[in-house]
Amino acid sequence: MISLNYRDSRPIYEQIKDELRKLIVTGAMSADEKLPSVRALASQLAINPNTIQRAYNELESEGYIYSVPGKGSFASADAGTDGARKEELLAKVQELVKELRYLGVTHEDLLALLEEGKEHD
Amino acid sequence: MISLNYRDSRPIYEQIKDELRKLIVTGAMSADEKLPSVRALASQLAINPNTIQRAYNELESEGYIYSVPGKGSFASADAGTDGARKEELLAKVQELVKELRYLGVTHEDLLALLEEGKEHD
DNA sequence: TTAACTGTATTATCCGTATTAGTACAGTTA
DNA sequence: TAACTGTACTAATACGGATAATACAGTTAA
Repeated sequence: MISLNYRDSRPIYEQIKDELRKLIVTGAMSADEKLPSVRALASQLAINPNTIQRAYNELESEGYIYSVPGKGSFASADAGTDGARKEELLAKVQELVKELRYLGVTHEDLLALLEEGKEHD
Repeated sequence: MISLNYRDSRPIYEQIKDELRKLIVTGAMSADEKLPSVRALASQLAINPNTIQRAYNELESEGYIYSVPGKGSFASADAGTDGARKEELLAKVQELVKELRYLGVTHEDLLALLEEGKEHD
């Protein structure tokens, strides 16, 4: 379900946050679905429970999951609703596109890239 | 010329690398143009020369600049030619676009984003 | 030739933070 | 009751970013 890359310079809890956020936001994990317990995920990944707890804590304060003491942690129904992350991602895309253009990537190349992953809408 | 953001969690030498790479790749700095000396830039930014040296070292091994002992460091003529960075950036864009779609950003929104920064080609 | 510049290299140290470790407490559930 | 859940806290460790202080060799201009 989750995999870690120890060559990645980013902290483990950041990697976990990103992977879980992706699962939730993409619908791979449905609303109110139970996440692995802090201890279970920690033992599965062979890392310390505190590291998982930190990831869960931050995901909760960002609105992606909610935790119920004694019960577990669950995917939020309204995950990523506030639009803050959307703005963040859009800004990143603009930065990247800007540099790509200077690197010689044409407008058509970029359009093709978009069409590639279209599928529905 | 270069500015630092100490609130940014990324290391200073990474920020410097990014800014310089952008200047070179965008043509804001022309081929074989001399970069500030290690010591000059360090004193301008009020940081340690070793930090600048690290940024320069890595930029050189990535092909964006070349250094001549005793003379200085200069922008490479064929900066970013190998395409490795291009691939890296394209992959990032795809990742971001994928998540943006799940967040409800429409295909049209993304197209608009591209048109926005078009200008030439 | 001298003085001031350049890049490069080396070593030691400080400090923040990611991570681990260990423990404890309270609510939930079978 | 026993085994699970999230949560909280403190302490210790480890690693990497950044600084500090030098030193050396090549370049350049006075």
